[in-house]
Parts: sequence; structure tokens; C-alpha cells
Amino acid sequence: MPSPVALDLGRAAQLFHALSDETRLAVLDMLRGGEQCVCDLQDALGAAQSRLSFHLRVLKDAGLVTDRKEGRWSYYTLQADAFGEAHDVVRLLASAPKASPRQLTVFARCCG
Amino acid sequence: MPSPVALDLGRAAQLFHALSDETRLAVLDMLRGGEQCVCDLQDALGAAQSRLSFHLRVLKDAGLVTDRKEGRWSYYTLQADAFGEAHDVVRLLASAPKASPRQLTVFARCCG
DNA sequence: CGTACGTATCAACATTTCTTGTTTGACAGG
DNA sequence: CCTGTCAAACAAGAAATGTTGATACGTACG
Repeated sequence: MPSPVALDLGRAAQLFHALSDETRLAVLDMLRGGEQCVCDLQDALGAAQSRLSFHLRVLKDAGLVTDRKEGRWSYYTLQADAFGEAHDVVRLLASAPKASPRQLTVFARCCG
Repeated sequence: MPSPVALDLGRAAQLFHALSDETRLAVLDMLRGGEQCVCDLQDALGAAQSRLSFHLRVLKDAGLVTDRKEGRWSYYTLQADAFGEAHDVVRLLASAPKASPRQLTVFARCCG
């Protein structure tokens, strides 16, 4: 049984937050093609340097990418593990009920 | 080939944004147990009515839940389709490169 | 060395998102 | 009817997030 039984809300929120911005998603999409340096991303996305840097940091903090320095360039790469986590969370939420909570809602009074 | 080839950034951002908040994740987690009325969620999560209502709307706008009225109660349910979408996006991003973009980065000059 | 480049970081501002309290509308029961 | 309850919507403020321009730091190259 690979996927976690319980949900780490904080971690999940961090992951999804990192994924919740169009610029960042565009970056990730570009990185699918393999490692890229910041300047290429900058060109391709038409984003100001400082803006891109900001978003790259969010992605890195969430563990969705890693960076590597070479000379004066930084290269960023997708980090598959984090996508695995995100994947698991989505599947967990979508999946079968946990401990049956109240199946009796149909005729029961709703509250209190 | 089931999953989409291209990425709708706007839609993906909306989905992940809805998933990026602990309160909303907690709500979704509760709904795994089946349909729940707002008042039960309120009790269980200790969230003020108006706050919960706000988050439920975000989830609904993103298509992650649907609601149903019965008498004066509202019941919310998970909407599996949206989780499928989220799942696909994650898998797409994590998956094999799209059209090979520049495999030649290793010895090529980085930019320009 | 000194200068130019690539990138991260900072500070200030703009924008968005979240919270709290209040109001409103619909329905149910006395 | 009148009153109470459930829940959405609104309004105002608080907090977080994103943007922009400036600065700083390391590295390459003349």
C-alpha cells in the first residue's frame, strides 16, 4: 500500500499553492523538456527577471524543482517526487471514503 | 490516449488554487465520507458560517464540489470529474517531455 | 583589475485572498 | 403570521501574494 492514509494538510496546501499560478505552471511545462537555465525561461515566458526568480523560488520551496549552478547560470529541473506527492493527494481525496462518518444522513436530522 | 496533450493554464491554476487552502482541503477530506450539510462541516471544522460559505463557494466555482438544497439545508458532495482533471494535469506535468525543446544545452551557450 | 553578465534578494507598492460581522432570503414550526 | 434556523451575500478590514525596480553578489572575460 503505497499512498498515505492520512492527509498532511499543510504540505498539500503548499504543493497546490505552488501549482496555482499560471506563470509557475508555464515554467513547469517548459521544464518538461528538460533542464533549463533561467535566462531561457525568461525569454520564452517574457517574464521580468525578478518576477521569474520569485516564482522559481516558490517552486523550489515546494520541492517541485531543483536548481544547479554552473558558472554564472542557474539551471532548473523538475523534481518528480513532488509530483508524486501531489498525485497521491489528489487520488486520496478522490478515492473511497475513509472511516464511514455518517451514512445515516438521509433521514437523520441534519445538525445537533 | 486519454489525457490531454496541452495544458489549459487558467483552468489548472483555478483547480490548484481551490486545493491550496487548508480549510478547503479539510472540507474535501470530510466530504470523502459522503454528502454533508454545511452545518455539519461547520461543527466538525470549527469554522464560522460565513467563512465556510466562502470556501465552499471557491470549491464549487472550481467544480470540485456540487451542492443540493433540501428544505433549509444545503448538502455538498465531491465532484469526481474535477479530481480527474487535477490528476491529469499533475500527470501531464510530471510526464515525458513534449516536443524535444533543446537537448543540446550541455555544450551550447545558454542564452542568446 | 575592471567591466559586463546572470541571478538572487530586497523594498515598496498593487492586487488578491481571507476573515469577521452584518444583512438578507428562504423555509419550517408553533 | 411570527419567530427561529440555515445558509448565501455583502462590506470592511487584515493578511498574504505577486509585481516592479533597485541593489548586491558571484563569475566570466577583456
